[in-house]
Amino acid sequence: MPELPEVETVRRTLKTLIIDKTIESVDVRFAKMIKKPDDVHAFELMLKGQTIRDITRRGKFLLFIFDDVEMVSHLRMEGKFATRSYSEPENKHTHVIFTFTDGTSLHYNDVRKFGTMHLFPKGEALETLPMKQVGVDLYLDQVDLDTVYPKITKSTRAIKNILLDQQLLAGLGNIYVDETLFRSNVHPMTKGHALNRLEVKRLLTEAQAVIEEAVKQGGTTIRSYTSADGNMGMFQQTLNVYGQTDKPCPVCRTPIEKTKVSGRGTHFCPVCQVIKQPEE
DNA sequence: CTTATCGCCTGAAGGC
DNA sequence: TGCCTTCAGGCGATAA
Repeated sequence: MPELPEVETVRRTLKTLIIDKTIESVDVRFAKMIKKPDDVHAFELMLKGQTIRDITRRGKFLLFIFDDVEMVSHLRMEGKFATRSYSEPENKHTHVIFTFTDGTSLHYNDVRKFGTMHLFPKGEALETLPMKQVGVDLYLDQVDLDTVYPKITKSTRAIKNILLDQQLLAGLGNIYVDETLFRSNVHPMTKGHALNRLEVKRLLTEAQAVIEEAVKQGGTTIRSYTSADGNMGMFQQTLNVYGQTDKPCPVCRTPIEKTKVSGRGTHFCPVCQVIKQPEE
């Protein structure tokens, strides 16, 4: 599941592969993934003749900047881009094909069909949904404790769910949120209003640290993720709790437990991460 | 306003 | 072998 570090790795790889290429044609095979414009044919026509000038990222969204338009892409669970010359040929999970004027092409593949694409006139993507509501980027932005702290401590939600809320902090998914909570010694079910300022500060610091380390390692490859050139990430070797059920905690050797929090698989150390009740 | 739940999707894995 | 169920999970839509 691509989270911030995986999306950033895809962005960097993709940029070196397709920058300055011009689109000859676009072929959408699975219309439902195109969320804007409403008409898929219009999506294809708007991109025709456009040259890719830059690829940026906010949270888990990729933003392709062309001469006159901007394309927003979210990979969700298993979306991946592959250039034709470097990766597998077209398959039954190829949903969009961008063919360039030099004869090469870019394929969007997605087994679960959860990924989305939006196309906007230039300059509108960041001002419009879905990117409009993306919160503070944990890799690019300065995180302001005075802004985040009250939002967390006014909430009755489990801290894991708060940290997964992309409108507050953008970039964490199920892997890195479990890792962040472990490094911060916070139990995933702890209520937001049970945390003090120091604990919130620690969570933000650890979230940024784990994201930065994972970007350096090229992301985490679990099951299917690879970068746009087919390379795997290396961060899975560094995971402390995610996918480590029944293995000893790296700190205290207690077996890592797995439970569910709001339907998501959740890994934690029952000794290092204890639920804290609200004080007073 | 907030928070919780559902549905979208397919393939792998496990039970019998 | 084969059928059925569960799980993986981000996030928009809908409900409470």
